[in-house]
Amino acid sequence: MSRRQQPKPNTADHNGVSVIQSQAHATSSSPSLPAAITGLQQVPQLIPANPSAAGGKSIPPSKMKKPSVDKDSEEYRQRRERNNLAVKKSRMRSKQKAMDTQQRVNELKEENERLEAKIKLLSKELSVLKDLFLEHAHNLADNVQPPSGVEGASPVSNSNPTNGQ
Amino acid sequence: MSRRQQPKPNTADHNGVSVIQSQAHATSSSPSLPAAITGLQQVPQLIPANPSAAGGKSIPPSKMKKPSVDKDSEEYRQRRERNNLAVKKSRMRSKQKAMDTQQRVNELKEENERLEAKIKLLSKELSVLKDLFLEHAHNLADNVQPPSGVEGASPVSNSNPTNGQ
DNA sequence: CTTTATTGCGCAATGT
DNA sequence: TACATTGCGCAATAAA
Repeated sequence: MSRRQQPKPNTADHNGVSVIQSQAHATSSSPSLPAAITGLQQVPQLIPANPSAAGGKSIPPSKMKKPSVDKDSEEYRQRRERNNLAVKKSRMRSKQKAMDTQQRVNELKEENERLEAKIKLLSKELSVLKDLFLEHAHNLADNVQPPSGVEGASPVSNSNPTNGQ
Repeated sequence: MSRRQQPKPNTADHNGVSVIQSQAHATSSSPSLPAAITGLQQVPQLIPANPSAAGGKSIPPSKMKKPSVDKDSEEYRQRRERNNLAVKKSRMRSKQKAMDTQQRVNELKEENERLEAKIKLLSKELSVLKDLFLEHAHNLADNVQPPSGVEGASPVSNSNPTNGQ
């Protein structure tokens, strides 16, 4: 059933073995290396749990499900390295995607502004034309037939910016 | 007698000490736990580097800046835990932000479509009105005052049939 | 100087 | 089986 747990903020690992971090880059891709990435080598050897040190009951010495992972294995290291590579790649893509999305937002925002400006312009034109129409209609109504006297009938005299949408 | 170290792509670590992974969540925040996150405990003990074995030049035995990090230290664990928490938080935010950005893209796209539709509508209205104008102008020209002969006077001065951005 | 936030990295489980 | 993703912890460093 359950595994054993820690009486206190213990440090348990995935399976049952402490994982030892290590490093070694095949492809160095660190834009901002810390300061001294030195290639120390230490090797990760599993450290058998020490049941008599941590504060609590550690696991029974006889119950390690998968000691089968040989960290020493040639193949293991190879797989790890490949995976590390894949991980880097994946993360790079992820970041790139995020940036692209942000970029897209900016582009769309810009386009939106352009469209809004265009709408504003069209609206204005439309309102002007409509006014002209109204004006003309009034002229027709008022003096259907301009008496042969004054011919200075100016059809254009806007004065009513009735704007609507 | 040598414990660690492989002849090949070695796994060096940050400073000079192998880091032992461990785990233990104070705040359980795993939406999708693997399958059996068990809390085993192994205590990470530093594995002193072995300067006389690696297939290269390890660091001079007398130049270890900070071997002083006691993984056993209570304070150490505390700091680690806090940092782990901070990391989770930070990553969560990051993801959230990414999702928000994506959402923003969708919204902007939608709005863009709306705006384009509106532009299309306005353009159509405008063109209709202009046509009416032209027609009326023709009527005037045909019936109103035929001075003497045919005149191709066009009272309508278009302002913007073609649009540009 | 101390604490938190970010970031790059490796490991392992899991997904495809 | 290989590669891709994802959650996680560690450590270096940036930012408070």
